[in-house]
Amino acid sequence: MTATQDMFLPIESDRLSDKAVGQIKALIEDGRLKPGDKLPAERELIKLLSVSRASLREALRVLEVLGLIEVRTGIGAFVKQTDAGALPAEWSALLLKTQQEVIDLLEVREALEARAVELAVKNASAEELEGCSLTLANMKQSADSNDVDAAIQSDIEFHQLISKMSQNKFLIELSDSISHVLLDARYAFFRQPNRILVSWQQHCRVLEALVKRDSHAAAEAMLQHLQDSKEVVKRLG
Amino acid sequence: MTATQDMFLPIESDRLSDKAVGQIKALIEDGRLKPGDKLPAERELIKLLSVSRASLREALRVLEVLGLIEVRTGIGAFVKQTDAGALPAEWSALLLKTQQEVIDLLEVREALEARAVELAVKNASAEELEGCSLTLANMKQSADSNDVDAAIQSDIEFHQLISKMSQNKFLIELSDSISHVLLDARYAFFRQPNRILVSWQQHCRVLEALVKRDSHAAAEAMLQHLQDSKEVVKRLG
DNA sequence: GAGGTATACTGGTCATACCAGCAGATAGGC
DNA sequence: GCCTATCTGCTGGTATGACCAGTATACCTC
Repeated sequence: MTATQDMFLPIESDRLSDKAVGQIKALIEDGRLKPGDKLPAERELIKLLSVSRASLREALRVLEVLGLIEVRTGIGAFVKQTDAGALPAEWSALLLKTQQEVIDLLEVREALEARAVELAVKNASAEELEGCSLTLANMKQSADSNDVDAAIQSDIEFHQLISKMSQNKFLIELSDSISHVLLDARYAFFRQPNRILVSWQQHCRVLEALVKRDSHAAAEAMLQHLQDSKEVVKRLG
Repeated sequence: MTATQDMFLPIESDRLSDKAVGQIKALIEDGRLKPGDKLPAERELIKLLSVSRASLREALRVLEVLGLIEVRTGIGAFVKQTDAGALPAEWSALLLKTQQEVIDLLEVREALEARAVELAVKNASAEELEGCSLTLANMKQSADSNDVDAAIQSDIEFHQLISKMSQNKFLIELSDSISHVLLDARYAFFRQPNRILVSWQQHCRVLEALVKRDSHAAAEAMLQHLQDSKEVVKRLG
């Protein structure tokens, strides 16, 4: 079968810092180090692991990027609450070079946000819907004054509010990450004539369905909005 | 508005290694350092950036984890092809502690794989469908012999093949990552009586729709399969 | 020309020293 | 006695210089 995946194991780079990462990571995954726990001081850890401080510090940087620990200068290193925010930092390193990549990402967004809005129908509170309404009012203003920056701001906010209402933290984080990565693409997008207004209208339809608690209509409206946007991006490329 | 998001900027941790990361990252994003390019040697870089080798090396570890560079001992550091695989490493650090987290993740998977199978209908080649068929044959065997490990293997492989057929690299990577994170949950799942067989049947329905090139039916079958699985997990918790 | 070796690289590791920020203890003033 | 201010010992952050272990190349020998 797939030899490349089953036969070979990841090369163990004999780097000591990597081994240190492995040990500490294992402790956290085993639960022997719980969120909030303070790791031993660097000068302690180097004795426990028998590595130099340089190697240990490289390991700590890695663990930090992985979102497993948080290092506060002068205080110490702490195991992070992995409840949230393990991934966003990573995606920020993501670069969209080809148009196909943008399209691919937009397709992922379609799937995620259509699902998010379905869940939002179930969980949205009156206040949250009010917040959406407010954001849309702002976006309408941006449309009237053709203020692209403000429009982008409102657009991001609207989608963010929706994903938050889904109350699914992975959905929230992924949507936020994608939104962040797509930031640049939005400029060209909203500079298209009437785009702000059209997007605003589409947002309104989503909100209407949301208010009516019609999950099918909401998902449909969101999907149409995102697919329409995708078509615009395709034409731009 | 949302003060927490608009007013505050991320704290700039005055760490020199972070600044070094920023500079090198910027060079890569600007395209002044292209994939495959060799970075200056560490002893060169420390002069260019006016930092110590320790700080620089911490920066290199970070860039490595971010998937931006690859460091080969004795040779040098190279800018990575960011085409693929910037994220999976990150998700490996993700831990599922509460049942709600598992459910949330399963819901994300529903959205992604339903979408993936729709795209797969368009892009699947005859050989790929043949591969799916083979994997399902293996799974049937596992069901008959009640071999949980083999069943998990086939299950993962089937879902992987589908996401690959979508030819959307983000979909592929996200699905793989989620699949990896859910590995532990699968054991309890497939140990349920008849579970392997039921999952196999559901897989078969997906494949049937795929062969008929009926994207709606395929998505529906996949969704039912995943939702059914989710219900089982809920009962387990 | 083919082969082997010497050498000048590369990253990987270490020990030591010093700086800056934080926290708790301690000493001072009231 | 209580509050404040300083002092001291922690913490992480940085720099330096040395050495090891691979890699690649140039050179030298046969």
